[in-house]
Amino acid sequence: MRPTNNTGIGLRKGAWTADEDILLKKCIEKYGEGKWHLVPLRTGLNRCRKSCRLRWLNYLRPNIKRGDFGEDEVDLMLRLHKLLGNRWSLIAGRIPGRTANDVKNYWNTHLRSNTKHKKESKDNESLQHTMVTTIKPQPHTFSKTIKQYMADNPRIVAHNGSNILRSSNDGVNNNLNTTLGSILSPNVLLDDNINQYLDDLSFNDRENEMNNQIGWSFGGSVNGEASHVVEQEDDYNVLFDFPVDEAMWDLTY
DNA sequence: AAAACCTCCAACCGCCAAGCG
DNA sequence: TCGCTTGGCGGTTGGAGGTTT
Repeated sequence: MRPTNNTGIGLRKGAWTADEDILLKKCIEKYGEGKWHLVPLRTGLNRCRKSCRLRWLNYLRPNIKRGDFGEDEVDLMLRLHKLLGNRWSLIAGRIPGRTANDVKNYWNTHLRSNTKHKKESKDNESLQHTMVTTIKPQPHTFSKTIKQYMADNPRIVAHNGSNILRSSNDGVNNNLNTTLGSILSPNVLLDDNINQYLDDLSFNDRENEMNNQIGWSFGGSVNGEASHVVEQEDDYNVLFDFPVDEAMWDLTY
């Protein structure tokens, strides 16, 4: 693990000791989660708030499942990843006992190369399968201008900018800026437009429909974030009502 | 036996959004 | 409105331990 050392500001880094774990655990049990900036003060730990929070969430929290992932967990992870992309916290939220870090690590060490190879091989085939594409739950970063543009030209925007539906991180916004650059001047790519566009869409019925199809619900929010997913079937997006001819993944694996 | 290489995963880093004064 | 603080996230790092040569 990382070397245990003191930084210039005197905060301890690196692997946690058993004593530190005990202090942190007692603190959380006494005061509850949250107020992470107070944890170092309450425990006397010479750790930053982030380090305390991460240690609790990834290791000390009750009901965390250790050890290898079961077949069912891997299966679920693969399906969720196809729907959500690298939204590890959302994926972990659907796999009881597993943390986002666990899921991310497992994916990076066990599954990423496999799926990459499969995707590459699939790319060489004529795909006839059900496809899926995802929307990252970050609609609130969209610009007003682009939102209006999409509202006025939903099919054009969606088709040409299909990458926006499966982007990662801040991807919706970033990919819009990238993929729509050829059809929109840069100065109109303001976040709030797409926001309003998405706000105007009715997700609920589509979500329920999809939830029924996959057997569990994406509805509402996870950690306060809206988590909208779009089912793609037969080259047609059932939510946005436009064809998506690329930027999709095979639902099977 | 030991050096080189590989894999795993805990922990750190940087960024972002929300909340607040 | 602005700047600061805090919580939270995904990407990346690098040490420990295992495996291969």
